[in-house]
Amino acid sequence: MRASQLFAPTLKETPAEAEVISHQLLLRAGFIRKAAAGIYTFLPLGWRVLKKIENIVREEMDRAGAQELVLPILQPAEVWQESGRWELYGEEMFRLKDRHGRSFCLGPTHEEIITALVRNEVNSYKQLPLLLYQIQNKYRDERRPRFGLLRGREFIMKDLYSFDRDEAGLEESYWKMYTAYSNVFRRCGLKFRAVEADTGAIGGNFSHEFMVLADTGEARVVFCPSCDYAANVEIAQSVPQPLHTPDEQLPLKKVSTPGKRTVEEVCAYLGVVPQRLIKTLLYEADGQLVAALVRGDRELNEIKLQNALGCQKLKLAEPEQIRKIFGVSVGYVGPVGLEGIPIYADLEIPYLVNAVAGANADDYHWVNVNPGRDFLPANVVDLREVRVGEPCPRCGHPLEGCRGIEVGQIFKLGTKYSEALRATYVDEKGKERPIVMGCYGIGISRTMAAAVEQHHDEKGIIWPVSIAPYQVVVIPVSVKDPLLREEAERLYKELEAEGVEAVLDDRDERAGVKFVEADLIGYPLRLTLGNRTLSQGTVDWKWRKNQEEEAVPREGLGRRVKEAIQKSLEELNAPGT
RNA sequence: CGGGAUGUAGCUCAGCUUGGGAGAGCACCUGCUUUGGGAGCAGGGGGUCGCAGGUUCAAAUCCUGUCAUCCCGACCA
Repeated sequence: MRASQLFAPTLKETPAEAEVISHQLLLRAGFIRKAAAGIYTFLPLGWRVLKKIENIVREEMDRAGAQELVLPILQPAEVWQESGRWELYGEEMFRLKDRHGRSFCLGPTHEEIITALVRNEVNSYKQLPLLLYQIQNKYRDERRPRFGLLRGREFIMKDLYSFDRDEAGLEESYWKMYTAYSNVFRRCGLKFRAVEADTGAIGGNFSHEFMVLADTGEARVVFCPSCDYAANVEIAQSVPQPLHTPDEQLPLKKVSTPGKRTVEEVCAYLGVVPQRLIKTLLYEADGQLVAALVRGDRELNEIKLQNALGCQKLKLAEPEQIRKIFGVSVGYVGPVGLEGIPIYADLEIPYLVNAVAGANADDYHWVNVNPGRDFLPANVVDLREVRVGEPCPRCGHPLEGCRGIEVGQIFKLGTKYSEALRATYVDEKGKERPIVMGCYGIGISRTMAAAVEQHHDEKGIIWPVSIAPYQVVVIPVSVKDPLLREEAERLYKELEAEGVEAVLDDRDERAGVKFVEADLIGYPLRLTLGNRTLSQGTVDWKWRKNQEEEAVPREGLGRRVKEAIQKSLEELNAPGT
């Protein structure tokens, strides 16, 4: 490609609307343009990157035995009504009607439509297992699209669905995908980590997320440097840490704590450490009130609570509501004598001796509260948010933390959708069984943005060679000089003949402009031809990711570049790097 | 959906407080010079000031409404 022909409009200044670095750089370097909030046009450079990522994904899915197909974006309401998600999905689904008034949606995901397909076409155990996938647009009417490509309303996704005879088959498909996903992100040149994850609204009971590690990531992850434990903090666990308080149980006593509502205020007033407090939070779970207890120095993890309750909607109860029902302000609620609602206590609560808790009366707390004696926590479950430094639940080594961008997630679905949509097969014994399913997604456009978040510097993008829009840029410092121009032209043709993806910057621009744009766009390798080097029979060779530039012989350069690109691609291809 | 902010040329923004000429830099076009890190000089084109009402002799500027965009939160495979 000649830079003079390339449609890659660059911007000198950062558009005001872009906050995150990937958004800024992709706009500035001419990879994308915004059409509406969360909706983007992919310009030629951006589209080339997407296709590179797609092809890596495609190769790895095919290698895992999957088959590519294309499902409709425009989907009839019926299948969604069958699964019950027409109602559940809510506002996030783009809905529309045809001229006859029939309801449709733009597919936010494709479990329904593919399950409906498979139930008609798969009848026998002989047809299983089956792995089917597609790469296409998804539509979700996000309440707040943001961060450029990282959270759009229209985005490109690879979604794969596995269909197995039984749990054992699903297990095999799941780990096949785990391996395939690891291969994909490694080959894309990304530092990533697979972490245990919440299954959320999609259902199912087992899941991993693939996180591209970046400080700007929204997701927080904890991992163990000693064993292989790694999890999203949404579900991460650690060993409960009992207090070393071998005190004898003292008699329960009500004390006045006027105006002291928060943990800090109560601790300061009573002269106790926050670890000795029982924090009581009242939640409304699908309309029903529940109490959740964690230690005063801990944070409650709402996802854990929601999973423990098995509810759809969970929110903190309103202070007015609490006052109406219990006649007490939020700061003075406590588990002792709290009648009529279920109590969920964190694993650390039963270890407490002579704790402090709200007395369910304004301006009073109980001291010497002893779980088991003074109240019965009916449900003791893991509720607290894990913190870095706590012991790994597997091996006890202190956990470390990092941030990540979720680029993929794999789920064991089980029979949730096959039962709802009656997708069954007949086994060897002639018995009808529900197909056991899994689903597996990769955000293709998000991966592109995540790559930029992870690989950039103050000058611009630094594409990993495997997903760069072009591998090499050839820069003649002046095209007015016929010798330079011809030599650059020759080198460009040589590279093309070797199958190297090259851009020749044949524009009549100053060298500085070409360098700055090359750095911004992020070509992995830059070859510069100037008068100095020309007379010496060399070319200046510089990797985008390195600082140093070196003069290399012009002779045989095409082949040398080919080999160097090949070598870096192979390094990414090799497992275990 | 709650809170905050912003809409003026392709991009970044000034002008608005205190109403009267639509501006700057970059980008674009022409010419000359320049050519190893976003050049210089000269000339030129380009904007219903988001949109709709209102106040006024007069509105980018004041008022009301509305739409869009961004940020925080809530939400979120």
